[in-house]
Amino acid sequence: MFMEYKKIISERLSALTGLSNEAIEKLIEIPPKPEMGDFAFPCFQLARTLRKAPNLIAEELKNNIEKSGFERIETVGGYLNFFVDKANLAKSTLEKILTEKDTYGHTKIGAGKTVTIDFSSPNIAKPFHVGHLYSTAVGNALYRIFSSQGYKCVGINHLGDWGTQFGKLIEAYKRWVDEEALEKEPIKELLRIYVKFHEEAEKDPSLEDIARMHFKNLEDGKEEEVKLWQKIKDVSLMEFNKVYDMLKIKFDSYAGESFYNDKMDEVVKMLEEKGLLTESHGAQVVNLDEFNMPPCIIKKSDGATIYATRDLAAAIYRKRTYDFYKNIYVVGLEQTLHFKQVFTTLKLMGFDWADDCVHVGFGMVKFADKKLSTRKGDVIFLEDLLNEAIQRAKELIEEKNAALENKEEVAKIVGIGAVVFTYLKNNRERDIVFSWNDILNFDGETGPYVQYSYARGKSILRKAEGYGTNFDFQKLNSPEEVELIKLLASFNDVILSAIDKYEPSILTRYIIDVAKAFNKFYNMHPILSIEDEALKNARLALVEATTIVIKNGLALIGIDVVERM
RNA sequence: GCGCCUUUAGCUCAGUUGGAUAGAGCAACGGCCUUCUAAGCCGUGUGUCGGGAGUUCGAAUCUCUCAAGGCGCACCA
Repeated sequence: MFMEYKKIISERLSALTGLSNEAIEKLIEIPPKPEMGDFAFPCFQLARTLRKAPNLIAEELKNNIEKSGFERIETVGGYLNFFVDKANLAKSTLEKILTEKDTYGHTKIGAGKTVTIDFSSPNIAKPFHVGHLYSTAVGNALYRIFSSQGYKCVGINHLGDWGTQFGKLIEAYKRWVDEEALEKEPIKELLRIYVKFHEEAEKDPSLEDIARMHFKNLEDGKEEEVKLWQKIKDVSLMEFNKVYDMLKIKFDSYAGESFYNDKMDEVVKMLEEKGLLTESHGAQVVNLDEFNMPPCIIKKSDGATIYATRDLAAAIYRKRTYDFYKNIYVVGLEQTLHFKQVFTTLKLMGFDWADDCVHVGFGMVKFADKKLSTRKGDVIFLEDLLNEAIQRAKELIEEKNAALENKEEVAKIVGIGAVVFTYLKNNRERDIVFSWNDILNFDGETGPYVQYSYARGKSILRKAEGYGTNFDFQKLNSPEEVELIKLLASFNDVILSAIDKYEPSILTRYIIDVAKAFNKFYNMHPILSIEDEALKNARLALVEATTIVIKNGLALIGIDVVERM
């Protein structure tokens, strides 16, 4: 909404300069400091074509431009600075927010379009560790962000539920499983027997052959293997769901690797028919030399398919089933080349929609002090991290607000919010250096900070017990109020920018900015105690609008708010 | 060896797509609770924007080059 001013300015300037709307819109910028104006147009580029000094051009434009909707227009050096009419902005922004409430920021620009989002995708029988939260949090945020603009989203959990390791697990299960332990801590027990299998296989290599046989039987659909595989999958999912429930994440599809087992023959056939398959070192591959990429392997030399084949089958299946507008893969950056190969192969197969496939990559979760390895079982389970954060939140509640009613519930929301917030705060392509200290610090630019700002706002509204409708928006003219209103007005612009870049952190940063601006306002301007009724009402409206934007914003990145904390 | 990514304050990171004096948080120090929640606010200090060259009115941002670190380069996903 705030950016609509940009359009107005460019239209008016276009009429005066003869430059196109788009050219001008690209030049318009937001000055580094609010006292310099709300928008600025640099005249340096015009200086060349008009053969006139920039400051003279700015002066001339200032004298001739239509000024309605703006408080004033000034020139500084070669800049033409625009000051929007603040009373107008306050009125239109706050009225819009208070009318639309929960749907403020939402639009329908994506109506009729489907977006498939492949995210989280853990491996069955393996721990769901702190690294998995990156894909999970980013994917879930994208799901919510796209949905808010009217896109129909399909969340796909592409489970790692197929492969030779299941042969090993099946044999290990038959020999050593402790059913009771499996009931209690499925993943830990599965991990234990999996490790045990490798130890025993060292002494008795014949175990490997038995495992291979089990997997062959599984592929052939033999009853015993399928049953055990299903059981292992079920107990794993139960454990994963504990975490998904904590994070309040739901998927529309759990079609994982096994789902595409019978859909790959067709892909191979299509590749053959198009003459794309060539033999290389005994394997069937698609040559990608002309794209400066290594070949995409379709069939291994032993005739078995591989993950690229599976991803091709999955993409084709998704296009047929959902007719997606965008097909998003939230997968680690280390797989960049793999997805390039897959997308290029799809293009070679004649699928133009290959251009709609997007790999949304993210960095790694690393450890500063010690090097952790999954092999040694030296991992941090996500569930443990979340519980640790909840515990920390609980301690803080006891310390700061022991009289709080629903402590457990609040601690859960704040603790989990803090963790998710940390994962979504920075550019997703950055690595996260995992540190207990940082992630359990609830001060500064954190989830709890934003939630706290919301709770403070709500507290004021509770104490006000409603407010009148005679507003004096004119008086919301302090720098703190104006700054806050401008931010609130640009909510939708920020969402669109996050969509454009598939980047939730843009939104997270924005929410921090709103909370910061609110706290500043809160500290400097009394609300409940002032005499002027019309100003009081306007400020209360501003407080309510702020709580709405924080709540809606956090909802888009998968974080809840609390009314008190 | 080749390709991709990263390098901004002591630490963790922003930087509106080439614009005005490069900004936040953490950590440190100082101030603000008989008034709307101090998980807050205010103040203090720090920069060869990895090095060098180029492009132009103007570069943290674009190009080239060098350096350091990370990831990836065919039968794992």
